[in-house]
Amino acid sequence: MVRRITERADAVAALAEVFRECGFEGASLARITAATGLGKGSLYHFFPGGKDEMGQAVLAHVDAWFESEVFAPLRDAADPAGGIRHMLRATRDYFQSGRRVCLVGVFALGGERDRYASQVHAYFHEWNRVLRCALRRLGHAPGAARALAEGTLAEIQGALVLARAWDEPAAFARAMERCQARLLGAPD
Amino acid sequence: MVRRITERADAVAALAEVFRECGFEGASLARITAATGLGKGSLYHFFPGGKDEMGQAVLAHVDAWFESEVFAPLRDAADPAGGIRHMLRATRDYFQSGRRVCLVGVFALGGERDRYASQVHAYFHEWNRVLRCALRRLGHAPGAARALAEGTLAEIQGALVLARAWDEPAAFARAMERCQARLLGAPD
DNA sequence: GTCTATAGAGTGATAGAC
DNA sequence: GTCTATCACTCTATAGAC
Repeated sequence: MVRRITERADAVAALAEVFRECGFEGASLARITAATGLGKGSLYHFFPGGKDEMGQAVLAHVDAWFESEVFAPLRDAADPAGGIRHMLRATRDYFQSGRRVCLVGVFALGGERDRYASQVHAYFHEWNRVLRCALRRLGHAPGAARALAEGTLAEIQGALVLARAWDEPAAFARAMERCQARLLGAPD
Repeated sequence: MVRRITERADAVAALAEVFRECGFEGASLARITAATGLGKGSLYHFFPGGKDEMGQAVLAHVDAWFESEVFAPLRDAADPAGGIRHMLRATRDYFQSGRRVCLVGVFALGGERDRYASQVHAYFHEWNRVLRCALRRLGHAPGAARALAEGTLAEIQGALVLARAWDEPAAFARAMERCQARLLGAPD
């Protein structure tokens, strides 16, 4: 018997792309079964809580990735500049240079916001916090570090909107370059 | 016969809030009838094309508002700084200081993007273009004007995501202050 | 009578839960 | 696969203005 997806973890990765593309309401079970190759039976075996639990799992999956690839390097007290460079590189790769959208951002804007309010809040809160602390360690004053961190998060999220609206991934790439220049000094 | 909503234009304003809050897929006819007070008969009388036409009308409504309140002032060749100040004020008011989300941004991120691709594209394109030209007139070099305009649009859209994610409208207000400082010179 | 505006029962299709 | 709820949408009936 050939099973395309044998583990819940494999299903989560496929689910994430569906939720990302369609949003929570747009991710119908028909689309989900098509994208995962899983029947409704398998789906409800892995996620007894239904779509709600699928959304939770997908958010947890995204959060875990950012925790290890973005937040943890930023917490490295010894090398704040290295952590920021790591963040910029990981973020650019994760969003595939603007071809991919932020699932947490989609959930934040959509009607599903209330359902996942605490996870959505925590994701952006932690990113903002660890980036701000890294900037403090780099020598920025508290107010400047706060403004830089928040502005960077906003520019990344907004650039994903623009890249999507224009169907122009390069708009995201340009935003990432602006962020790098602001955070680590412009090479201009 | 008492008519609560007598004009299509009145319906569009109410519709816009539903689409804004729920997205296109989440805006069910049940929610729409509840929010507008209109029966399906009236709705399909005003919008024979159904939800698709409702979405078109709502986008056109938003676009018309920005055209007259934001884009037109930015095109004023005589006073670019005044146009930018006007834009910042109108934008802050429109998004109710972060309590309201950008409908075009929601449509850009959602699965409904393809359906309204050209309107969504045109909205951000025109905003970017007129802001860039105003910055040129203010004396910025072409590359700087382009980066400033695009960065401002991204920060506004991203700040709306953050304000929503944190349920903290002040995050949007702070972003608007950062934009003002970058566009018109920091008062610090 | 015609025309516009309205309400809402009823349509088949499809949703998510199990 | 089977269930019921809900989806977008159609249609008939009816109201008043002309």
